[in-house]
Amino acid sequence: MARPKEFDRDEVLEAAIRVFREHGYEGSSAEMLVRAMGIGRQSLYDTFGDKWQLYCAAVQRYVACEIEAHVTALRGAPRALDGIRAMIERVVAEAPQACLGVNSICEFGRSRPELSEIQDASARALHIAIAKRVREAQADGEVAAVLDTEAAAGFVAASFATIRIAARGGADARELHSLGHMAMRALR
Amino acid sequence: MARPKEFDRDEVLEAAIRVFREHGYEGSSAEMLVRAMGIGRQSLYDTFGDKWQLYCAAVQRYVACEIEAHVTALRGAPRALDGIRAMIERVVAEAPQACLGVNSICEFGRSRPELSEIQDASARALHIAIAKRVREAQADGEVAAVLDTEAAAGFVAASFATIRIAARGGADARELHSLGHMAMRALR
DNA sequence: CCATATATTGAACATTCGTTCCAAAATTGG
DNA sequence: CCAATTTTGGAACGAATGTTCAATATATGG
Repeated sequence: MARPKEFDRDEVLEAAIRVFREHGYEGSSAEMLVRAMGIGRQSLYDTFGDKWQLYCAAVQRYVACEIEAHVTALRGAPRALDGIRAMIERVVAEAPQACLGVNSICEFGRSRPELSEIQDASARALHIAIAKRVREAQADGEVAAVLDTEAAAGFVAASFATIRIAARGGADARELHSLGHMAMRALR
Repeated sequence: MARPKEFDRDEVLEAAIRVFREHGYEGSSAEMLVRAMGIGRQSLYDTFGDKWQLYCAAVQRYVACEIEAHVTALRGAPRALDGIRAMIERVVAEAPQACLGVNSICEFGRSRPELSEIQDASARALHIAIAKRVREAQADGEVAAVLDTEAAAGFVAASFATIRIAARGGADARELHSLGHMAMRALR
C-alpha cells in the first residue's frame, strides 16, 4: 500500500452528478467538475479515466439510486395501486431537481452504445418492478383488466419523464400534481 | 442596395434546426453549423449575430412550425376528440426525429430568460388551442366532464414530451402508439 | 460605367477545452 | 527511519472552440 486517496469516490461522484444533471455533459467543463468535486484534475483523471467515463459512472450511480427510490415507494404500500401512486407522488415531489436520466437521453439519444446500455438496463429493471405491481392492481380490480400490463407499466414509467420535463420547463407544484393525477386516471 | 445574399434565411435556418435538434446547443459547433447550412462563417455571423442568437432563432422557427402542425391536426376533424387523437398520432409518427423544443428545455431549463420566453409563448398558444378542443369534447360527452379542462389540456401537451423522449430513448413504433393510446385513455 | 455598399472567403484571433507531465507530499511495510 | 508506491497540486500541452479581420467579389443606384 501507499498513500491513500483523500476523498470518497462516491461522495465526489455525487458532486459530479449535481453538475451533470444541471448542465448536461457538454455543458459541464472539467473546471466546473473539479471545483464542485473538490479534488484536483489529476485525481479526477486517475480515479475516473476521463470526462466521458466520469459521466457514465455518474449516470450509472444516479439511475441505480433513482430506481431504488422508485421501487421502495412502489412496494411501500400494501395495496398495489397505492404503491404506484406513492411512486408517482415522489417523482412529483422531487421534480424540481433536474433528472440526469432524462437529460442523458435527451442529449445523446441512442448515439452512445455504452450509455444506452446503462439506460436500457435500468429501464428494464424498473419496468419489471412496475409491471408486477400493475398486475397485482389489476387482480385487485383497481386497474382496468382490459389493459395490457406491459403497456400500462411502460406508460407509468414514461410518465416520470413527462413530469420531470414539465418541471424543467417551469411547471409549478399544482400542475405537476395534476399530471400525476392524470397519469393515474389512465390506469382506471 | 448592394450585393444580395446568396442564400435564403429560412432555408439555412432549417439546416441549423436539423443540427441543433440532434446535437443540442453545446453539442453543435460552428464548424458543424456552417457545413450543414452551406454558408460561410462570416455570413452566419452577419445574418444571425452569434451562435446563441442563431439557436434562439432556430428554436423560435421550430416551435412556430411545430405549433402550426399541431393545430392543423387538432382542428382537422369535425369531432373534437378525433382532432385530439389525430394530433397525438402525428406526434407518434414524427417522434423518431428529435424535438428541438424538448431538447432546449432539457438542456437549459429556465436558466436563459430569452429562451424561456420563446418556449412559454408557444406553450401558451398551444395550450389555449388544445383547451378549446378539450372543452368541445367534454360538451360532446367524449371527454369526462368532471375533468378540469386546463389540467386535461396540460396533460395532453405534456404527453407530447412523453412520446418524444420515449422515442429518443429507443422505443419502437408500437410502444409509442401505446403511449398515445394511454394518454387518450386518461381523458375518458 | 463608376461609386457605393454589402456579401463572401479564408486566414487569423484569443480563449477555453480536455488532458497530461512533473515535482512535491504523504502514507505504509520492512 | 528508510524505501517504495501512490496521491496531490499546478503548470503546461495541443486541439478545438466561438468570433473577427482583411481582402476580394458582386450587386445596385446614379
